[in-house]
Amino acid sequence: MDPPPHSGRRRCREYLLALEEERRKIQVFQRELPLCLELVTQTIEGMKSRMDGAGGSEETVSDHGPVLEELMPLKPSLSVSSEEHESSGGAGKREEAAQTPDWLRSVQLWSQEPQQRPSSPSSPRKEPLCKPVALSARKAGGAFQPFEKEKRAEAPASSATTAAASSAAAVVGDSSDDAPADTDTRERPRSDDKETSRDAEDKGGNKKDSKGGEEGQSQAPARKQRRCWAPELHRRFLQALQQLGGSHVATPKQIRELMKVDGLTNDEVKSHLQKYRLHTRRPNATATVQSAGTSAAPAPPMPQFIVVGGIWVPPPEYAAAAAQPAGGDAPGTTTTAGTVYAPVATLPSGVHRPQPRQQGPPRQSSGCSDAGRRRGDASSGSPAVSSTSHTSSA
DNA sequence: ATGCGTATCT
DNA sequence: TAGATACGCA
Repeated sequence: MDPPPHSGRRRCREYLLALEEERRKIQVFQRELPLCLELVTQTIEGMKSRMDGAGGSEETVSDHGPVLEELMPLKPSLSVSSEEHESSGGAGKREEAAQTPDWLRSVQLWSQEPQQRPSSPSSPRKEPLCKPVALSARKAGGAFQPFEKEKRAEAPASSATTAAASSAAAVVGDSSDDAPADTDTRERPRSDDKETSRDAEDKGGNKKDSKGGEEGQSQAPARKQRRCWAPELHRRFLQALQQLGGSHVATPKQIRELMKVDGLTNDEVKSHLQKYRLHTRRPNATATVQSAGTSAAPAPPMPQFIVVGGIWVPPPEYAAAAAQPAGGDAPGTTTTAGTVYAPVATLPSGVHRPQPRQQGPPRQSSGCSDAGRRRGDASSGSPAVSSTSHTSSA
């Protein structure tokens, strides 16, 4: 449209008039659009001078005068600068990206939020740092990760309730902290042995004593308050588990005692243990569990058990044990911390409880290795578990 | 009689 | 889902 090659001058004049009118309009907004005003003004000036001097030779004044280009070299810069950095071939690597390379630009694309980007490219920021942990990266396992680090999906601290969670978060919240080893410097500042994660205990009173009297219905067996396994609590749980040699050989009572969390009941631990076992079992078998018959073992059952010392432990646990050196917590009891997983790795016949526990309730200690766990459990199918040095992996 | 494991419920 | 409870067993 607008093909008329003739009457360039005239059109110029019209355009100029239009510009001037426009300028008047935006003059009102001088404060808001100072640059805009300036632009228009300059354009007008430019056009005027050009028309004056050059006569009418320039037919194509073009809508966007050269002025604009001078002032804002948008397009050119965009295309040029992006390719600016030399040869794309060869190196292939982005080098250190001397100056905020494209990746940064891309980033901005993704997040349009007003976040002050660290202008200095040297400190990219460490957030999703993957732990070198060898743990298999299983998809969200929920709260029952074998060990590694609890997912800290902490919510805002606004939730006044669940103080435990907050405290735990504060303590553990750390930063994806320790996983591998090294500086465990467990943050267990909490002086008293009385563990942190104290929160719901109180209501422990409503256990079985029906006296509560709340409702008047003495009969109402109000269900126990749900125990919230805060990360910290779970951490202790796992730690105890390790000390006991794995989730399959650990017993609720032992765990509870090891955790030293008052208010914690056997049942709670038992329940948690159950879930834990469920979740730590290969999360792999998502498919129809009903392999009822004939399925001919389609799946690589991955019955792989790793022999640690004398006991068989499923991979995840082994990893956990290996990953977590020493609980480091050891508020007062040095014994436990000192050895921690050592026993795990050296159980001779898987019969002994390394527990240095002093009070040792006689329980079915010696001899009844099997008394407690009659179920096949860990070493059921394979009768050959006698020898300690089994390096096989069926 | 206690403790454990599992199934089931909420 | 996660935790609590019910049930059976040794």
